[in-house]
Amino acid sequence: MLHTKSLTLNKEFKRAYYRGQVFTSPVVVVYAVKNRQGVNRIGLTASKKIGKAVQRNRARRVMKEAYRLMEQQFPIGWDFVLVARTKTVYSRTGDVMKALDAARAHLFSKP
RNA sequence: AGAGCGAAUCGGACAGCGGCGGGGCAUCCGGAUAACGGAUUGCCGUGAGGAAAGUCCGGGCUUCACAGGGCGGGAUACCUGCUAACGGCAGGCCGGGGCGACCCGAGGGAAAGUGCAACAGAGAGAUACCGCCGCCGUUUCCAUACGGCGGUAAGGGUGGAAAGGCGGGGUAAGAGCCCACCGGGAUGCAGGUGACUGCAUUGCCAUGUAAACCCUAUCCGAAGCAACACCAACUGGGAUAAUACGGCGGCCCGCCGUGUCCCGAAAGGUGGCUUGAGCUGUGCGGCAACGCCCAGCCUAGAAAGAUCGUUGUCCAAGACAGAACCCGGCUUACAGAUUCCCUCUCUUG
RNA sequence: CGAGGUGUAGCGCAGUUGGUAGCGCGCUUGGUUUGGGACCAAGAUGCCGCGGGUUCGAAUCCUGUCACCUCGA
Repeated sequence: MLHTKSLTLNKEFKRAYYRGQVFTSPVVVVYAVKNRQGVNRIGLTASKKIGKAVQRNRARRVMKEAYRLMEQQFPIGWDFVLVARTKTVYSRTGDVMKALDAARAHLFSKP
């Protein structure tokens, strides 16, 4: 990806959960918080609740591909955490892209 | 043709565009135009399973422990073989099921000992309730009835199980008391590596439970790749010591610091990490599991963790499901497709 | 990767040398009260997580499997 790293540390996830803005949709939940590193970082979460390994991998891939295709539309300098829900497993990438688009509009169009 | 039995294989296919992990080559950057390290890019090639799953067994590998042995604990349990090993597999034995192909079975020891067998029933390893029979007494012509003493285990009823089963002889009534057949035990002979089988003789015998304790035989040191090895920051400890240097000090001892060496050591780095009891094919040995020879092949190796998105075509419309040190099994889940061997029934020749 | 535990009535839990499955709360009915609560009496409620086995007989023993929970590295 062009200007995106992975989010790895547990405390960085927690920072997104506590300090970040939230957007919820049926297929994905988006947490967003500013970092000061000049790049974007993305964390993907698929808990054991949504299924076993096949379902969890599927949910991660769909979220990752949707973000990759829309990367240029997001501003730089943010951490994003995408949380998979049960419907993510049975969704197509286009559905998740629509949800991300709605999240971008909700989070960044406001002054 | 229909109905079945067993074994094996496969587990959507193809194409375009975009994207991801590892490797190779080139390119670029750093470095000494090196070794090596890194990544803005391009090309080539490669990239999940038959169960990758559950983690139920076994082994490799690594570290720790260990003279040798015992106790304790655990596992296994018909026989012979295969294997690195196994609780696995193959072939056989025995028992059970099916007309059959074939399938199923934790299948050592209850005569070493202990425990348990509720309720019911007279009685559960011992008995005599009802009953049957004999003798004596009373009643009486007899039969019968009642009482007492004894014999008996055929019949009744209870139970999962009642002292081998069934038939005949025998008897007062009965009883392996005797006999034939069947079952089981012991002994001998024959066959087989063996489990075991066949035959003969003897002879009628101690129910079940060991997935109750237990006995017998065999096997087992422990932990796990977050193992472990190497490099190593910060900080800490120790040694060198009858001193290599400096400081405190008049000097020695001593103390402190530096140097050298060692130890410990991170949320760090590298290795372990995939060439292996490997895969494919021919041949040979073996009923088979499997083994041997030769030839060819290289087939994921990540570290938040790679196989996807999208478009199109085809069909039978795609199930269960995602490697994390590696193998051999077991168990469990699974839409469907294909091939082969064999069995039964019917029809035709 | 490794270790352990739990599953029984609507809810919380007992019940293991194998022999008719129980307690508390809740529920239903009746009594008591002018009525309600409390109290008293009676009653209902279970494939003992699921499949298979051992046994005459299994919640209990063995085995397979499912779900949930906890712990260690």
